[in-house]
Amino acid sequence: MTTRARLPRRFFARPAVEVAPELLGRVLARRLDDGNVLRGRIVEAEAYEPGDPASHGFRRRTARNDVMFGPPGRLYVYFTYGNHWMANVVTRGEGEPSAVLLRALEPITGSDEMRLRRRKDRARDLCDGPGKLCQALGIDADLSAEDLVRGSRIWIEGGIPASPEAVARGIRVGVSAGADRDWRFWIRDDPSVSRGRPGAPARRHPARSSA
DNA sequence: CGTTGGATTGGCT
DNA sequence: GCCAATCCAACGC
Repeated sequence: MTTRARLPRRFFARPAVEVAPELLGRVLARRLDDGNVLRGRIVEAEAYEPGDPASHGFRRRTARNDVMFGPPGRLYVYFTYGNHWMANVVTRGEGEPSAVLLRALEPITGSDEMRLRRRKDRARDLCDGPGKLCQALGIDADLSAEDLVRGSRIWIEGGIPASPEAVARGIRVGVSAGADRDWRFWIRDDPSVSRGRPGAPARRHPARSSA
């Protein structure tokens, strides 16, 4: 029995390392312009904190990273590698650049629409990566700074929080600076978790850090 | 102003 | 497993 009530502002107004694991099991919901609502269960997320050399907020505040410095509970979307959009949830408070990167979802509703956008058939191929989930849900710069608490185009529902025993953690994917921090969280053995990259823990048996 | 490399993906070996 | 694609932000000169 999942709850569709949205997560409140106070949920996001905390350190990203606290918010990230607690986002697992929650539901990212996206209402398209045609009214169709797409939903996915969050199964993987990474924290980026103030003073974190891997974070976009590590340097000065710029037009690109501005949303990270703003109030919590908003969506921060950026473009990278020439092709991909990344969706983040802003945490902490004003002037404290921090966010949680949404890395993978398990499609719940609207998977047919996701298949069209992704041009893939298998459910596990729709949202098993940060760029993929943005393509599947139609997330781009137009949604950056959108308020997840009050906005009508994208929000996060309570869902069913993952039990602490089901949560695994390890180093973040694709970062060089700050690679020592175990700030990537995912639901153990979930088939929708991204397969990671070279140098990152393998999907099924990551460095078994904690649980 | 030129260079470097990235919070990635998908296709090929 | 390896690597090209693709472009923009950051940084050096």
